[in-house]
Amino acid sequence: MEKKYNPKSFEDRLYREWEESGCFKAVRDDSKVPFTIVMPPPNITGQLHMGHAMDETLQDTIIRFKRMQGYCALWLPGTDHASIATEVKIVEEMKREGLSKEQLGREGFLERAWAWKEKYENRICTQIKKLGSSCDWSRLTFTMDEKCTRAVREAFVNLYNKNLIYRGNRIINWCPRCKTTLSDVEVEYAEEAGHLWHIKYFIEGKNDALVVATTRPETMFGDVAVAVNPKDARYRRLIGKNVILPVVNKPIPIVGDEHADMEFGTGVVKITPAHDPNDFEVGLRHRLPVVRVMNDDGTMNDKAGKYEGLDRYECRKLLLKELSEGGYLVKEEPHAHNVGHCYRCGCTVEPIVSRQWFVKMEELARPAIDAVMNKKVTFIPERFAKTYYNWMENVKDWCISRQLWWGHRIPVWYCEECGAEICEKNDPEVCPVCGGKSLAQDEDVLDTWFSSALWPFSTLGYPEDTSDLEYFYPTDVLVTGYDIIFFWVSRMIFSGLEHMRKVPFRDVLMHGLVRDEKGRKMSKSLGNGVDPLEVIDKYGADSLRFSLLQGVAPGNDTRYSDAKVEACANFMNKIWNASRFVITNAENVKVKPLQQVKPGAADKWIISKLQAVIRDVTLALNKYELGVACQILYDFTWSDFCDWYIELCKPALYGGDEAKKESVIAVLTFVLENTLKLLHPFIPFITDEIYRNLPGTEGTIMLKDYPRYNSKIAYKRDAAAFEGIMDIIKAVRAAKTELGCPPSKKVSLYIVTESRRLISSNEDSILKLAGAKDITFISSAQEAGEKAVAKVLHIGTLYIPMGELVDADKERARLEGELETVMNEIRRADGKLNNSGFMMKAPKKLVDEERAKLDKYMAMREKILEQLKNL
RNA sequence: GGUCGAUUAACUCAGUUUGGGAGAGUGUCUUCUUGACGUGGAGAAAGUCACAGGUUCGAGUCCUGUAUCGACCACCA
Repeated sequence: MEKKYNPKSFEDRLYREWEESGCFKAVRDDSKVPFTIVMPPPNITGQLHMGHAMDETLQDTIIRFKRMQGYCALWLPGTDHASIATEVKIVEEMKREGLSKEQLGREGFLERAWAWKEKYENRICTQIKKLGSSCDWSRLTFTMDEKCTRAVREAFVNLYNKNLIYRGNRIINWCPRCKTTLSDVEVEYAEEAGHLWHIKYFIEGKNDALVVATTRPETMFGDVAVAVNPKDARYRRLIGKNVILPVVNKPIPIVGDEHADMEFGTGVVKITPAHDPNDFEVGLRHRLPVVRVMNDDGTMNDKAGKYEGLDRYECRKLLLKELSEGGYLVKEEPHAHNVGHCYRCGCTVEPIVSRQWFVKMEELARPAIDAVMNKKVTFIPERFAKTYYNWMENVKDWCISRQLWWGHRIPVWYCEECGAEICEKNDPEVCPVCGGKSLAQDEDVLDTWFSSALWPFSTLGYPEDTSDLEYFYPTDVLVTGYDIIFFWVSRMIFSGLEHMRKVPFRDVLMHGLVRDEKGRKMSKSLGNGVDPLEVIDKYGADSLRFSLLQGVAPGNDTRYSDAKVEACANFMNKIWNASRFVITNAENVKVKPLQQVKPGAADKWIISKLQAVIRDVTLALNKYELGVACQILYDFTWSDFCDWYIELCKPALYGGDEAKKESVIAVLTFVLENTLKLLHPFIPFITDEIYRNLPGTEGTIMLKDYPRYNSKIAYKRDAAAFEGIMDIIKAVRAAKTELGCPPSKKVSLYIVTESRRLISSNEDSILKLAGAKDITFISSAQEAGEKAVAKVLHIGTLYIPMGELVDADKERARLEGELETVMNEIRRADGKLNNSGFMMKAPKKLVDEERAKLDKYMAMREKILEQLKNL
C-alpha cells in the first residue's frame, strides 16, 4: 500500500474494474428479492452540479447497501431530453453562430439536437461514473429512445381513447421568447414593482364614466366587457348598459360578476378573456367573445390598430401616452404584483387563449391521492405528503403540447381530406374515416415531463409485458429533490397507477438543495456554483460523497463547503493509515479467524462496539437516515477503533506473547474488514482499495455480504466492564493536563477498587496509554502517600502521587470543581427519588438505576471530601 | 391569504416513529514530534436547546400560542 492516501491512484482503475467485471449489472434472479431504483435522469443540457452529486450519492449508497445485503439490486441510469431546456440551449448556441431554427428547418435542427445529445449524454455519464455510481450502464436509457417513444405513444393513445386527453381552446401560459406553451408548474412567479393604471371608460350615451384599474393596459384592445359586482350598490344599476372602449371607440357591455372585487381598486374590472385566466372564466359565464391582441412573439396584432407589430411593452408605453393625452388616464399608482416567468428563459409569460392538448386531471388525481393516503407510496420525510396532497387536490388540467421541435411528437394526425383527427400508436398510412392518404401529423411535441412520468416503467420495457417489468416493478425507492414533487413525482404516481395499475415506487426519499457556504442557492448568475468534478479532482470522490452525506437529514437543505470536504478527506486519510497499520502488522503472519483466538478485554470491547455499530447503521440505512449512519461510522472508526483500540493493541503487538499477538491481529483484521464493509456503500473506492490489500480477501468488497449483528459476540457485559479501564486512562491523562504535568512523565498509580482482577489483566494497556510506570492496589488513601491527586471513578478511586509537580491550590480547586459536579448529580438524583410521582409512575428499572447512581455519587462525595481534608 | 420548515456551542449542523443525564465537525486554548497517521495524539473551555404557556413524576423531544428567518402554493383588475 502506498504511504499516503492518494485517491487518484485507484479511483478510476477500480471503477473500470467494477464496470468491466459486470458488478453493476442486475439480471433477474428469482432466488433473490429485487431492489430497484431508477435514476432521476439528468437533463442533457450541460453538466452535473452539486445537487446531482448529492442525488447520485444517496442512490448509490442505498443500492450498494442493498446489493451487499443480497438483494438483486438494480440501479437504472438514464438521461432526459429535457425538451424546452435543451432546445433553448441549442438555439442559444446556434445564435452565436448566426443561425436560427427557421434557417435549419425541423430536420436540420433535430440532427443538430441529436449531436448535442450524444455529446452531453457522454459528458454526464462520465461525471456520474467519477462519483463511483454503481448503476447498470447496460440499461442506460434516454427519454427519446425508441422504447420510450413506444411507451409515450401507448400512454398517449390510452389516455386519448379514454377521453383523458383532449384538445381545447383554453388559457395557457405562453412564453414569447421560447414561443411555446408552458404548463402551470413551469411558470415561476416573482414579485415585481409595477403600476396600477386607472382608466376611464365612458358610459355609452352619457358623460359619466366608469374607472377601471389595470396593470396591463395594452390588453384593452381585447376587452370585451367590464364587470362590476352585482352586489355593488355603486354600479348595480349600470349592469346591461355599455361603456365605450377608449381609443378603439367600441361599445362593450357592463356585466355583473362575482369576480369583481368591491374592495379592490375602483370595483370595476375590464374583461379580457384572451389574456387573463379569470377573465376567460367570466367570458365563458357571460358568453363573451374572445379577442386575442398579441402575436406569438409578444408583439401586438392587428386588433391593436396603429400599435400593430409593436412589442407589448412598447405598445403599453405609447398607449398610456395616448390615454393620458386623451384624458382617459386618471391615476397611476405603484403596485407590486407577482409576475410569471418562463422557468427556462426567464421571459415574462403571457396568459393567452390557445388551442392546445390537455390531460384531464380530475380522474387521474383521485387514485394518486389515495395511493399516498393508503401508504402504497410513502414520502420520507412524511411532511412532503401534505405538499403533494395540496397540489394534487387542486390540480388543473395539464397542458402537454409544446410548440417546440425537440421532443416526442404528438401522435395525432389530421386528414387533409375529411378533417378527421387520428390518434394512433403507429404512424397511420390512410385516413380510417375517408381512406384519404394525405395525413399531417400534429406539429407540436409533448411536454418533456410527459415522458418522464412514464420513466419507472418505460425503462423496464412498458408497454411490452417484459420479465424485467414483472420482476423489478414497482421500484423500491425514488430519490429526488423536493423541488420536483409537482413536476415529476406526482405525475409518475398517477401515470404508474393509470398505465401499470400499480404505484411506480414504494418510498420517495426527498432531499433538499445543496446551497453554498453562505446558504445561498447555487446558481449560474451568482457564480457560486461548485463543480463536483473539480472537488473530486482535488480531494477524491469518497471525500465528496462523505461530505454530502454527513449531517444530512431527509428533506433538509444542506450547505456545501470546502472545509467540510477537507475534514472528510482527513477521515479518508485516517482510514487509510489505520488500515496500513493493520495490514503491516498482519503481513508476515498467518491471520487466524476470530473463532480460533481468545479475545481479551479490549478485544471484546471493540468487537462489542462493532456489533452495536452494525445494528445501528443497518437500522439507520433501512430508515434512509444516511447522515446518522455516517456519524455512527465516523465515530466508531476514528474514536473507538483508531484512537482506542489500535493504541490498546500496541503492547500486545510489540510484546513477546505470541498468543496475545496472534489474537490481537485476528481482532484487528476482523474489525477492520467489517468496518470497511460497513463503510463501503458510502465511500466505495477507498474501502475496496484497502480491502484488496487485506490478508485473506479475494475480489471486490462490493459483492461481499454486509455485516450482520451477531449476538454471540456482542459481549455487552465485558464491554461495559472495560469502559472502567478506559476511565482510569482518561483520568490519568486529564490529571496530568490539569496539573501541567507533561504526559510523557511516567507516574505511579494507586487504586482502591473491587475490580483488581480486571485491572491487573489490563495492566499493560493502562501503563501504556496512561503513561504510568506501575499500579499498586491499596485499601485506603493514606497508602498512596501524603500528596496524591485523587480521581473518584466508578471502578474505584485512583491516586496519583505527583510529588513536586502537584500544586496544592490547583488541586484543591480541581477537587472543589469535581465536588460541585458530584453534588449536582446528587441533587438531581435525590430530587427524583424524593419525587413521589417519579417513584410511583416511573418504571422500576429506572428507579433502581437512579438509586444506584445516587449511592455511587454519595460514595464519590465522601472520597472527595476526604481528599480535600488530606490536602 | 394558505401550507410547511427552521431557530441547539463562536460557525455549520445532527439529535426520528418510541419523552428518561445536551452531541459531532470546524474554530479556540493548553500540550505532545511515543515505532499507522502532525491530514496526527492527549486534555480543556464553550449551550437559558428562540420566547411564553401547557401536558407529564420527568420535555430539545409532545400540545397551544408568539417572534424572527426561509420555502412552497394560491390570489392580486
